[in-house]
Amino acid sequence: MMEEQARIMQALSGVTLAGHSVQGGMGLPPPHGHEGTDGDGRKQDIGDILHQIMTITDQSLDEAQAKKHGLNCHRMKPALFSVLCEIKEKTGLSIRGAQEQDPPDPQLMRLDNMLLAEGVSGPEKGGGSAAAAAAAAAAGGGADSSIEHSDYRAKLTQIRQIYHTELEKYEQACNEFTTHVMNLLREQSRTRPISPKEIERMVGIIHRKFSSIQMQLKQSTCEAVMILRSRFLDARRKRRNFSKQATEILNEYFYSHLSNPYPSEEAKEELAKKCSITVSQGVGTTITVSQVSNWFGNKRIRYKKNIGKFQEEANLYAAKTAVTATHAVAAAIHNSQANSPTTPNSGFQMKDEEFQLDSAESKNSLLTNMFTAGSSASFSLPNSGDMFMNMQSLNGASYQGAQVGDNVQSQGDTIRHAISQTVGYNDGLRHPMYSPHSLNGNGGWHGAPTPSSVTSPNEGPGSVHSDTSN
DNA sequence: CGGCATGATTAAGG
DNA sequence: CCTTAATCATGCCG
Repeated sequence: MMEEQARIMQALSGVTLAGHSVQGGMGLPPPHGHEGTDGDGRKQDIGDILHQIMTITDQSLDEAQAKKHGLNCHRMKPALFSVLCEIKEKTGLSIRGAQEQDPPDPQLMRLDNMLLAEGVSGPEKGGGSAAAAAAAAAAGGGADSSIEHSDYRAKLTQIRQIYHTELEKYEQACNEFTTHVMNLLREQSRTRPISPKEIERMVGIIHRKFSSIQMQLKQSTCEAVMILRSRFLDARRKRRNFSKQATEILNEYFYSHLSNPYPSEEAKEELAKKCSITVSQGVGTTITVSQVSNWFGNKRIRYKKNIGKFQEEANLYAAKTAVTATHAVAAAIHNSQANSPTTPNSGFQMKDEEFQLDSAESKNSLLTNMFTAGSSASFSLPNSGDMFMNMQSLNGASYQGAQVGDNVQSQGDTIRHAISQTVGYNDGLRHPMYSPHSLNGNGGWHGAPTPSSVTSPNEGPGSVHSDTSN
């Protein structure tokens, strides 16, 4: 602005102030009646006026005020004013021409695109609160992915809200400031050479300024989104162990459903609920259904991979469930088993097998490997004839019992329930042989759920009861 | 710090 | 969608 003025002055003085001597600028120059004949006089006149204008700032306020009034009343003022406007416009145009084009700014576009992609600057979904409510509703609806991401979404909504309010604020401020400046300029245009184009230009400058501020806003919003996102991903990737109680519950379920450790959706939900409830005293990690699924997936594969390693655990949990589930019935069955002739003492036998475990474990893992690798029919017999027989005699029953238990367990505490539980317990203790047996030829559990197919070979003559009692 | 345990993720298959 | 199997990345413990 100052430069511009100086330039104008320079131009004016260059053109019209040729050879003007400086005289003490005091007092109002006479309003000059002799505008008449000679052009030299007119030039002199204009030069005087200009000189007064230029020196007006050197004078005291009162003097300047007075002089200003005088100049305003000068009859040549309109003409001079228009000339000044014209010159200013020209210089202004030339200046503007150099800086006018305003490239779409790739960075801004990138930010816009990202905000759009992130759903921040997109169509406002009926207000942030509504979106949050929708997210919450979806979370409550049971879709676990929504549960996992509801937090993220809530935060994103928050960001979006802030972004929009800020954007609005900026817009409003921009408009206010623009009108303010325009009013000022309009007002000043009465005393200062200001053309409409100049006002327009000012408005443009203001808008550019504000849009740069907007870009900052967008940038920081983007940053916030990125931070939120990365933190969320980190949090997701970062593993936090479940609490002891949660794993206990999961293990309990797993080992009590060892023959078919595939919890249904409802079971998973229940487990998730139970775990997060139990966990409440510990870290506030809520365990979701998908986490339960993960857990079971991991557990199945890891159990299958190295059954020996999990025996202790299996015993522990199977025993626990058996004890907690049934008391008298379990004892009764135990006794009956102990007294039965064919299986003189199940307790002892189990111990035997437990001892065998060490020696049999290598065999066992071998067996498992063969199960997983080779065909099921060829190896099962040669590898461990006696073991397999034991397995058959014991497992045929226990297997089916477990199956029944799986089906019944969720509802009932009937006698069969109790039996299945105890049988499950036995299964747990009979680990080395039972487990691979319950796996199908490929080492998976998937063959197990169909009792008929599995039980037919060794269960032709025997029934559940006979096997259990024997 | 090394090694194992463990939750999460991914790819492939149904 | 589910599963399995492999893998990743971290947590934890000696």
